[in-house]
Parts: sequence; C-alpha cells; structure tokens
Amino acid sequence: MTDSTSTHDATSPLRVAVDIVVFTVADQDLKVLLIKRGIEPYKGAWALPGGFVLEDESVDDAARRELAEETSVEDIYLEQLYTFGEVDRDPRTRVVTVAYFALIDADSVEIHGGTDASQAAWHSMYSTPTLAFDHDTILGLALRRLRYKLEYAPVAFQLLPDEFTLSQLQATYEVILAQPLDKRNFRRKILGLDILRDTGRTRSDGPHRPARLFAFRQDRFEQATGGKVIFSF
Amino acid sequence: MTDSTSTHDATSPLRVAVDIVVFTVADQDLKVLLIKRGIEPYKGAWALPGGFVLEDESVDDAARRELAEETSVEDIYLEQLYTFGEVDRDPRTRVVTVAYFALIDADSVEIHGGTDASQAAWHSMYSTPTLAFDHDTILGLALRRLRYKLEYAPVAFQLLPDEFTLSQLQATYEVILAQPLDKRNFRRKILGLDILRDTGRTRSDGPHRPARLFAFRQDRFEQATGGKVIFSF
DNA sequence: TCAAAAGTGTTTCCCCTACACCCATGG
DNA sequence: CCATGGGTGTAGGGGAAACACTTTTGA
Repeated sequence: MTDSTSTHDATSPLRVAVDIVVFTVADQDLKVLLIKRGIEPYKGAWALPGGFVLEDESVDDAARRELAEETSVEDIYLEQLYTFGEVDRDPRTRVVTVAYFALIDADSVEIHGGTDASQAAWHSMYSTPTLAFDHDTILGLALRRLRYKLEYAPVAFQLLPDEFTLSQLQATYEVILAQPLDKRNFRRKILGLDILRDTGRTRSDGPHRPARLFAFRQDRFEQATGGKVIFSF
Repeated sequence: MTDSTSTHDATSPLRVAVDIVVFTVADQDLKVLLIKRGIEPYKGAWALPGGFVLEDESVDDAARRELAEETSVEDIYLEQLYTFGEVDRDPRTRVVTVAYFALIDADSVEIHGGTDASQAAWHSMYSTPTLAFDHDTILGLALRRLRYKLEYAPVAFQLLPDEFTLSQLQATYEVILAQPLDKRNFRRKILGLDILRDTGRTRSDGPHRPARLFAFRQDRFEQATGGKVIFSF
C-alpha cells in the first residue's frame, strides 16, 4: 500500500513467496506433503512446497499454481494461513512468505515427485524431519489451525472422497485431533449439522455389516461459509 | 521462499506494505483511525494508516513502526489479520499488503494528525467513508475478527485503561458487538474467567454508588495465549 | 456360527439464559 | 429524599458427555 504520511519511496528489494502446507489423511495417519530441496539454500533438506509470486498473478493464484504443479488436482480447499516476515528467515535474500494450507483427498492425488534433483513425498505429520527455513514453525501453526477449524467448520470432508462412511469421517477427525471420539455422540453431532446427504447406497468392506455412504452437501457448506473458502473466518 | 522444483528467478518487482486497523472505544462508540491521503493515488480519500516494509525490518516491526508514527504509544496490542495480494489492488504498482489490527485505550493516545498535507482522525466504525484501495474490505474483515475474538479471547481489556469498572467493560463489549448484554450474566462470566484482579479501590462517577475498579491480570492472559500476542490463535 | 464393524437411546450434568430488586452515593 | 448507576441469585432449558447392546454381513 502506498502510504500517505511518511514516504518511504526506496524500492524495497523484498521478494514475496508462497508456501503451502498440504494435508491429507491416509493409512490412518495425518500426512503432509514435503519436498526435498535440490538447490541451495538448504539443499538436501525437506521443505514445504512453494515458490515466488509472479508479477502478473495474485498471491492466491500463486498458491494455487504451486499446488497444481505438485499435485495436478483442481478444486482444492485452500486457505491463507499466516504471513511470515522476519528479516533473516531466508539466509540469502529478504523473502516474505505467505503461508497457505490445503486439504486434499489422498485417493484423488498423484504427487509429482522425482523430477530433477527434487523429490516430493508424504510424511506423517507426527514424525516430520527438521525442515528448511522456518517451515517447522509454519507447519506447527498449520496443524493448530486445522485442529481448530475442524471443530467449527466443515473441513474434514475436503480430506475424503465424494462418498464416504461415517466411520471414515470419524477416523479422519480422530487422526487429526489425535484422540478417540465417542461414536454415538459423533454421529449425532454430524448428522445434526444437516450438511450430509444419505446416498442410499452402501459399501461392503469385509466380513461385517455394510456401511451407508454419505455425501457432503456443498450447497449447505457455501451457505454456512458465505462461499468464501479462502478467508479465515 | 526460494522454491525447489520450478525456478522463477525473475526478480519480482513486488512491493510489500502493511496496513493497520487501529480500533478504540470512545464516546460509547467503536472508532477506527483513518488517514486522509495527501498524495496520489486516491489523494484526498480516507485510508488506513500504513506504509512500505523497509529492507531491514520484519513485517511485524514495520507494522509497529507505522503505528508508533501515528500514535506514539508503545505496548500496543497488535495482531496480524490477513494478507491481500490481488494484482490490481493498487492502481500504480504491484503492492502486496499485510493487514494488522491494533487495539488501544483511547485515553492514553494522542494521534499525530495534521502534519503535512495529511490528517489523521478517529471515525465511528459504523459510519466510515468509502476508503481508498481495498481498505473497505480490510476494515470489514477486521471488524469480523474483532467480534469473533472478543468472545473467546481477552482482548477487550486492551481497549480500556489499566483500571476499569465492570460496567465500562460491559459497555465495551456492547459497542463492539452492537448488542446489549445482560448485566448479571456478563459479570458472572467475566469474573468466572479468573483473569481480573479486584484492586479494592472504587471510583465515584456521579450521584450513585461508586464502582469497584478491576485490573486485568496480565499473567493469566499470557498463560492463556502462550505469550504470543501476534498470532491469530 | 463367529468375528468384525455398523448402527442405535437414554440419563446426567453443566453451562447458558432469562429475569427483578436492593444498595450506596451526590446533589 | 430522590435520582442514578452498582451490585446480587435462582430457576429452567438445551446441549455436551458418558455409556452397551443389537444388527448385518463375509468367511
């Protein structure tokens, strides 16, 4: 923003980047997408996916672009997390980064790792390596925010396929919150929100009673959030 | 952040700024500090105080510096709000702005307006003029955030002097939420939080019973927030 | 028929809400 | 003595939490 009173018209040689915390749930575990850096600084270390904001794209668009480059999935739940602006957070140049967090369904993604000297891989959120830059801080904040939002916003559905069972949904909550939940109370609360549609279909999963398949009602979600997926509240 | 896979090493000519929504409560009203712009673009329009981030300061420090330039108050409650990064939000150059919101006690502030061609003044939050840039959006988000936080975080105390009466506190809540609150329930809830200290002193305000003066217990607040005033949660 | 997950109600407790009167003081 | 804001308690309702058994299927 051009300010009015004080005039600092020195062109600040700051660079603006985005970093994205991509969460998914798989194998009964909360996973985060990390990239092994192929270049300095922190070459060889794991880091969050991200990159610089280009001149002709918004910061949100930059986040979407970087995410697409790694996952090639569209319609991803993406939300701005926090902006990190310490002077020395990048050892080379001054970089201000806008962190985002994204939620995707593990089944629908195929990550694009292995190219060049870099690799992309899912890591358990509960046993991540030490990350480059201040990415450990970012990751910690993302987890807090995810847990927080889980309790008052319908975000868990973003981590599941279009049709899912209530047990799957409960397991998603349990993995993220890292605590067991009461089955009856959970079902009562979720169904009481009136944001699920019973598809009428079931899924047989093994030697036991088949489970009903539910679908998330996007219309009610948009009604609740005002259609703004990108805002915090 | 320097990214790893794709290499966009074009130096992005982005500029990074901060804008600050400074709230206070006075005259039974919620006020916001606005500045009349003395230069283009939007010369003559009202805008949020702010300015560019300097090369050798963190984004948080830039916000604190700009705030100090307008108010010369230290120990201000300051929290990052959101980052706005649309391409065309500034008609001249590409500017990404990190918005903050600040809460200060009206009695302890003396705003520094009137210098140069610019003016600074308090405006009622409920009758602001149309602002420059996307500042109306920022302001709207700030109000939502303030109301939201008011209900679960001890932020109202930041708007009051060190010692205050429960009626003052209640009036603060009522002005921000724009709705009346039940006196007995309010007192029970606040005192139940165990974050107030009864100073034992009273204040006589007119022809009626004197009110007890309370003080906010900073220690408990830090305990609740982990000392991080700058983070969202 | 057995193992394994799906599905279903009731009771208890606590918090939130609604609501009206006496108290202390200055003029 | 009166006007003005300060200060106090209780009853009822609603939602959250604890808790165990029956159902349906595949092997």
